[in-house]
Amino acid sequence: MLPNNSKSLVDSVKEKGPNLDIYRRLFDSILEQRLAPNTKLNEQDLAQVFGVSRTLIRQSLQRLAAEQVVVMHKNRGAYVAAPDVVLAKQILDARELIELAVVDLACGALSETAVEALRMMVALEEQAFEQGDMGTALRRSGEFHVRLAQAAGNQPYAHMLRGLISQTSLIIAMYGQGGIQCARDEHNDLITALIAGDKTVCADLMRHHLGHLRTSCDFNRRVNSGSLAMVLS
Amino acid sequence: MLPNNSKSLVDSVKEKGPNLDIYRRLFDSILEQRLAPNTKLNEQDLAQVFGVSRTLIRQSLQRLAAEQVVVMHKNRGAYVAAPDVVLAKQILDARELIELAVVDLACGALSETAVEALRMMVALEEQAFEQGDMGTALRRSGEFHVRLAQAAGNQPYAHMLRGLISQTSLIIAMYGQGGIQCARDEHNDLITALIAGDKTVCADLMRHHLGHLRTSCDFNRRVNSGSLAMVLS
DNA sequence: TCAGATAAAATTGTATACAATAATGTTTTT
DNA sequence: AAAAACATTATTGTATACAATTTTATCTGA
Repeated sequence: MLPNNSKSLVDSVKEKGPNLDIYRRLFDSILEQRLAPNTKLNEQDLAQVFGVSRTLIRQSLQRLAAEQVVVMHKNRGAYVAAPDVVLAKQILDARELIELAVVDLACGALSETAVEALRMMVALEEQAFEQGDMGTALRRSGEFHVRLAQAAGNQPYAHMLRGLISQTSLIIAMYGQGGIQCARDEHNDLITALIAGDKTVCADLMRHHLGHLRTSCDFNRRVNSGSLAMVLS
Repeated sequence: MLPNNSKSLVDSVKEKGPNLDIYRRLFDSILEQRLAPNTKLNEQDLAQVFGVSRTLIRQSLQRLAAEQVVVMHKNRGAYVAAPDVVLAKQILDARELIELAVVDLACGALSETAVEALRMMVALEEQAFEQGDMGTALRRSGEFHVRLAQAAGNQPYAHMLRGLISQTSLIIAMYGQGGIQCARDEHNDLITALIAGDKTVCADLMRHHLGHLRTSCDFNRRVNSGSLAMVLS
């Protein structure tokens, strides 16, 4: 079964219905790396898997394309995006820019409930990790960052970061080599530092944290696609 | 007639066909403030205006919604977005963050052809202004910023900035009071400074430029919608 | 056997039809 | 006359049908 995330990070939280589910399940599947970069997303197959018509599938794919998680080629269909090396580095740069701005906002300014929620998020992430569910762990790691941006109180930051983090998952899928999770618990350290309120410390922590991402990537490697109905069954 | 922009700033330059036109014409109409915030975008009416079925209209509206230029309410249709005061300020903050990063990248690093293209863009902007076509002038002003980001060589920056600038148009439509264009030629000054290559000067210029935006807004005011077929005829 | 051409199948693109929901107008009731 | 209930209309949501394009398979000729 596909993940059914509680209160996901979709922007328009209030709207849409059965449609949103399809989008979210596809989105999560990509973030959990169960749909590898370059995987073709056949509309009819997906329609059958989800038990709806192509209409709704198409809507979801187009939305994913707008978020650059999927690429659509005219008359040739949709594929999971596969950022090249140049773009990958740009994405990581952009992510650092936003994340540092988020940290700057959040430093010494997190509410009690926000801290609570963030700690919970970290707990969920570690739980998935301990259960060996690396895909879910990775997705939740990303969710932590987005939730932090939301807690920082700037909606555009959160929105942009969400997109960048999605693409980071693709980057990890393409160029990563596993050594990422060794740096976990950095999230908890970051929360602690944010509460303490020293901006320099917070910024350094975040920079260091994102540094792990870069160093864990080998930008020569490359990976290809998997099946589809198998993954989504 | 609706604007038919040469080589517009749509992300996926290569793909799609007649469909993209509809999206772009709607997008430009909003950016040119011929479709005011909160204007309802009736699907059937638009289909008739553009001479296509609702299918294509819907695709465009959904894409615009993904870019937060339009808001869709379930079973109640699409409306031109109308950012509230809190969001407006967040958007301007985010825009400053990105634009300063862009300037930092572009400072002393613009190619000959890039400078050429930017100067051309400014010329087009002023031309529209002198012809009294404020809508087009405003849109091209935004295009200048996006093209600068593209020239700076970071695709995510350009992408994010494009979204923020779209929303800036909405902010101006809602809270602006005209005194913006007095600050034109700042674009040319900025290009000159970027060529000169002093980062501090460039950053100050950009901050000053964006400062005009804030000061030209009265965040108490508010505006409402207009018709539709009239605007698009 | 291989290259090219041609035909068949599969896939995407768009329009239309129908269902579900919301908005509007009319009637009824007090 | 005002408010509530109902019927009507309009609008959006989803599925289906058909057209256009691409991909794959088959056939042909050297």
